[in-house]
Amino acid sequence: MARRPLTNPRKQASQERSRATVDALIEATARILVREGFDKASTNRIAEEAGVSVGSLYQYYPSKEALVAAVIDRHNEGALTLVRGVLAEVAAQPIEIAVRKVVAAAIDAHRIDPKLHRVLTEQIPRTGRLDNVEALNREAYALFRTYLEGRRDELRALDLELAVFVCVTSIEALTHTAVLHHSEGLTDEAAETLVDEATRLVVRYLLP
Amino acid sequence: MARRPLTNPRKQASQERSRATVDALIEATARILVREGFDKASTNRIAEEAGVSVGSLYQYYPSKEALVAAVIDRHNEGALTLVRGVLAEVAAQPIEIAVRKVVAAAIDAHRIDPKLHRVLTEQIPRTGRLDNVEALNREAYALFRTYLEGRRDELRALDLELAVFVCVTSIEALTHTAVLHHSEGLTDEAAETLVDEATRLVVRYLLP
DNA sequence: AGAAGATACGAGCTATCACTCGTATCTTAG
DNA sequence: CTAAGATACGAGTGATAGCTCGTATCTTCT
Repeated sequence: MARRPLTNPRKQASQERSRATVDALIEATARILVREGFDKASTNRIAEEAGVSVGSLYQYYPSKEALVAAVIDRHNEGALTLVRGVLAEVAAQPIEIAVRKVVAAAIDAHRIDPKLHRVLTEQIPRTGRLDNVEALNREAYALFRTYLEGRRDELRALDLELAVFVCVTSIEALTHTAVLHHSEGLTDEAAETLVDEATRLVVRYLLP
Repeated sequence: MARRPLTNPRKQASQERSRATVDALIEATARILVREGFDKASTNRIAEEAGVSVGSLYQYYPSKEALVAAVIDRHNEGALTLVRGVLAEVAAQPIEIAVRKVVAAAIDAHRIDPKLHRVLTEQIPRTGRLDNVEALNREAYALFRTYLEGRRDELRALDLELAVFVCVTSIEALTHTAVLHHSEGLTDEAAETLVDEATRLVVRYLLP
């Protein structure tokens, strides 16, 4: 049988202090990833930074990969919450306004912890473990798709699946690139301009 | 003084057989990256696969990173050539047609060696060494910008820099994602549909 | 209080990696 | 032909990584 790499936590922390240990580990990992990069994030180094022993680390995470996966999950959680919220809020609103808010939310999501996000996307070798990231993506697709379905009569004739792909991919790429690569600090003004542009791009694509 | 990691080849191969060695090394590296992934691509393993000794490897590349950089450069070369060609060909043509051809070229570029491209973008920790990738990006920007400048009177009033960013980022993201993540083998038919969609997206964004 | 389980510790094991260097073989110029 | 430079070799070195396990401390339950 295939020895798939273990990336799930080993066990649930049940007592108070162990929960603190787990938290310390995840936070230490994130901190080291940001400050020193993926290469320097050895299990020994992480344990040290967390003020915890390596032994304890392995009580909760079976591998370094699992620890990084935990950081990714926690980071994604925030973004997903944001996106879910906006798409709920926007459900009954007209396309132009909805898209605008979605784009703004995408920017906010990338602004949550840009440095960490950058390390996560650029430095972490994604071997096997893209499952969770893919799940996030799938949910984003589903949410946006549901919205478009509700407004189908306002759209030109199009393949919904395809349209969702085009919109989500474009919005993600634009906001991602703008936040992470354009001078590390996106002005609020620049962000607004970006919202205008991305909105125009997507809306004119969707409408007849 | 800062010890910047050496990623340049160590010396030029002057004799015939040494050029063969260098080629064998780069090809072996690419093969291992595709077949076994970045983790398994140790210098010993690469030398073995190339039918060459580790010693010889280090005659030409000062580090593993340098070797991977060489693979990236070689891979990018092909893509860039393609894009350059298309933008030259298209220089005097109307926007709709030009954009269509550019999108098609972007798809072709991603189809050159999709498996390698995927490993290169997903598994390789991009530490420091994005210089070359950035150079490629910058050239793509410059080329497209030049085209748009020549057609300025047909465009709506817009910030050229920004428009280039929006167009290039979207096209890259759409073609990249479509080729690499949608079932590994993009049908010619699906590719055509994608060209239609991406073209519509970009053209309607640019025109008044 | 005391026992049993949960949590924490960290020295140290094994494996592997990037890389060196002394030696051998091949190529070329004189 | 011969010598000097170019190329190739690969066992070996030092460093570091991930991870284990025997032991110690803390928490909870009776």
